[in-house]
Amino acid sequence: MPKLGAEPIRKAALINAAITEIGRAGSLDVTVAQIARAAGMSPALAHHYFGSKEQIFLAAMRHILTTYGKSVREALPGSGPRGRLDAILSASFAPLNFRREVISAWLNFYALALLNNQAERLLRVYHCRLRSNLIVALEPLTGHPADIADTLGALIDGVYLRAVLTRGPTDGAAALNVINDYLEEVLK
Amino acid sequence: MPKLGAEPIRKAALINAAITEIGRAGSLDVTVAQIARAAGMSPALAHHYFGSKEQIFLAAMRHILTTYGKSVREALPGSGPRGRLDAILSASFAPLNFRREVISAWLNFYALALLNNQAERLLRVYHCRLRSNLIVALEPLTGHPADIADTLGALIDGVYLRAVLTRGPTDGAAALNVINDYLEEVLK
Amino acid sequence: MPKLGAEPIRKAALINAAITEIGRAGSLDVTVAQIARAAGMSPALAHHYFGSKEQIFLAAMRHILTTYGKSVREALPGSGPRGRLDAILSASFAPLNFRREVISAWLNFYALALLNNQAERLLRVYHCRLRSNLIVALEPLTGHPADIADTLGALIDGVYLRAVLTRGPTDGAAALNVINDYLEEVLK
Amino acid sequence: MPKLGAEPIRKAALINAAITEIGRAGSLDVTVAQIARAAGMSPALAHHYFGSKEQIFLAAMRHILTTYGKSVREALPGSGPRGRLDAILSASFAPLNFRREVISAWLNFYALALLNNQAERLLRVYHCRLRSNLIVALEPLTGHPADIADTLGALIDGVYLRAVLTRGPTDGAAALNVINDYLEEVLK
DNA sequence: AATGAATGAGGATTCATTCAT
DNA sequence: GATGAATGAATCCTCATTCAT
Repeated sequence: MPKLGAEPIRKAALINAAITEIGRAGSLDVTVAQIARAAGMSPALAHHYFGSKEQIFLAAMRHILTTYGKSVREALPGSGPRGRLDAILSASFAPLNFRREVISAWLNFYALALLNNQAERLLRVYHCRLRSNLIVALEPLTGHPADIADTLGALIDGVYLRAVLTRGPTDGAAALNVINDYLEEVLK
Repeated sequence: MPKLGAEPIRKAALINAAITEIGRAGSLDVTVAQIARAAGMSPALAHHYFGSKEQIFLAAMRHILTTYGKSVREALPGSGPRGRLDAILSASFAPLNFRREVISAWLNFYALALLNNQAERLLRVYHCRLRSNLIVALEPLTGHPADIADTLGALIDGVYLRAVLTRGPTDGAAALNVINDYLEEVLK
Repeated sequence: MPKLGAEPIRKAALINAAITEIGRAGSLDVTVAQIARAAGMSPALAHHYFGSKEQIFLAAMRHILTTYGKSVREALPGSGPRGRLDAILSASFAPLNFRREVISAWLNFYALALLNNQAERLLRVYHCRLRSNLIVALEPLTGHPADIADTLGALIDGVYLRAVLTRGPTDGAAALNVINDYLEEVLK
Repeated sequence: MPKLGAEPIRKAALINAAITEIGRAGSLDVTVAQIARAAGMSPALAHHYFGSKEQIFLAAMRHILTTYGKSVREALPGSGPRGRLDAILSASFAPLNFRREVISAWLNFYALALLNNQAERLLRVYHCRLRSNLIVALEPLTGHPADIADTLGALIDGVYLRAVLTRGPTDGAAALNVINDYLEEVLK
């Protein structure tokens, strides 16, 4: 039953399955067989499409970062002087991105970046983009946007990190409050 | 001639070796054989002392958190109104704790906490203690110490996280600056 | 527009590709996919034409032996009393047959003959034909043509074997010299 | 039941099993599990001792060549002017070395030498030693020992090759006759 | 005729763990 | 206390082969 054009569909299914399984397992110790089964296909096909487990992981990571990037871009520019900033923040804590399984995968990808050059590069690019976006968004609001952008970036990561360790459903609103409290203080 | 009191020495050697190897590898994918070899003994002996690989990891994690706790306690109460706060912070970013390999291990233990109940409990205890310490330290300085303690805790984690992804030697001083800039703003 | 008579062309392409790939790899550990790709078609089509990998190998072996047989027949009868003998020998060491990749494939087919009855039969037939040809060719030259044919056959194989293990381009002329030196001695 | 000093015993068992299995299979397509089972142990232990399948093969090849070398050395110098030569030849066709399974393994190692540098080196060393031995042995008997040594070496290989393709038990005596007939002619 | 899609079977290798000594 | 020996279970990956289109 070979449907034509199956490749992108299969790849997408594998990427989603990988994120789900990594999130569920809370670890990169997930077998290709697990991921493939969750995606409804044989491990051999997963290899056929991605070549290796590593490539599946990288594609999943890329997907998470890309999805996040899209969320931001769609929310920009917002309105008013804090429009850009609010757009970035609400995208960061939107339910789509701020799900437990996504954060869990994200944490594990951070760990992967210690090992894998491609993963490290992906993360670095994400950091740079976020920083640029934040600086542009902060320029109308403060005299030292770069410093605040750095702190804000770290704070966002820290809040993510803590969210995943809290039992129960992740609470994007509460997370966002922490961020906004900080911004209120620092932006006068 | 069996050495007396070999057990604690052996265990300590294994714990240190585990942290080093996890730090070096940037991952929990470290074999018991690796750890045991680094600690100068056979894998069988490592099992004899700890019972399982998991227990070695938990002991290592406990060691990191305990070491950090000791650093804080030794620095307390410090002097002056910000004495307690500065003590906690400088312990957090002291070279002993803020080494790449320790942070790398720490990041991986965060990931482990997603999986393992004991690891999660250890981390939760550490978070609670840090929070209490920070609240006590912040009380003389602000009207809402709990909120600031939460934000500060997240910020510290975020700064750790980013430190490990920066190439080159970890820079505790720079990390501390980010924290202090935040505190300056927020403590008026 | 389906090309007419595609089958023999496709089969020939596969056979050549098989010999090339086996020669290049120096082993029968060549995948059907490799061979098919080298022949410019899908692995599925290769199966369609040959039914199995084994049959591709056998066809390739048959092709090598047939090509060699043709070379001999074209050179026969030659001229003079040693005409037949020289014809056989020069065909055996002609560049077409005495290429590294062909010899490498040939060596691997020898190994295949240990396993596969059809391959063994092919090789046996080749041996018999060569022996008959040599005996006929030697009859005008010696009193015990059968013995010399046997020795000569083994010597030719041995020279092939050693040629493939010598680095650099195969040297048919040198190989032929070894054979001729032998014949000079033995034919007085 | 860990017997001390098991390593050399296990390694020897694996080497013998490898030769037997390769001989029986007529191919290097033998699994580590097969070899290990034949040697009475688990595949994991085979890997423990040799590190990889390739190393098992190389050790087996080394063993075959070493065994042959020992046979020769033990037979040298023989007696009389043809003593050295006869010693080498009778070692070459002695039942110990001229068994079907050994020859079959030997043929496959020839093929392996096309692929693997270490295997190629082993074979080259064997060729050189055989050549030296033959030259020394031929010096008292002929004016151009080097040429005869080369031809003789190729002839021996060719005879081996043909022996393995003949059904039924290998016949060392017949093989030796072919060689001796050649020598009679060439040594006047 | 031709192929993309798909998989079952298998194989090398790794490793935590056990056990006899 | 300490270790060499040993393995079962797992995991990634490969590949010949099949099949619907």
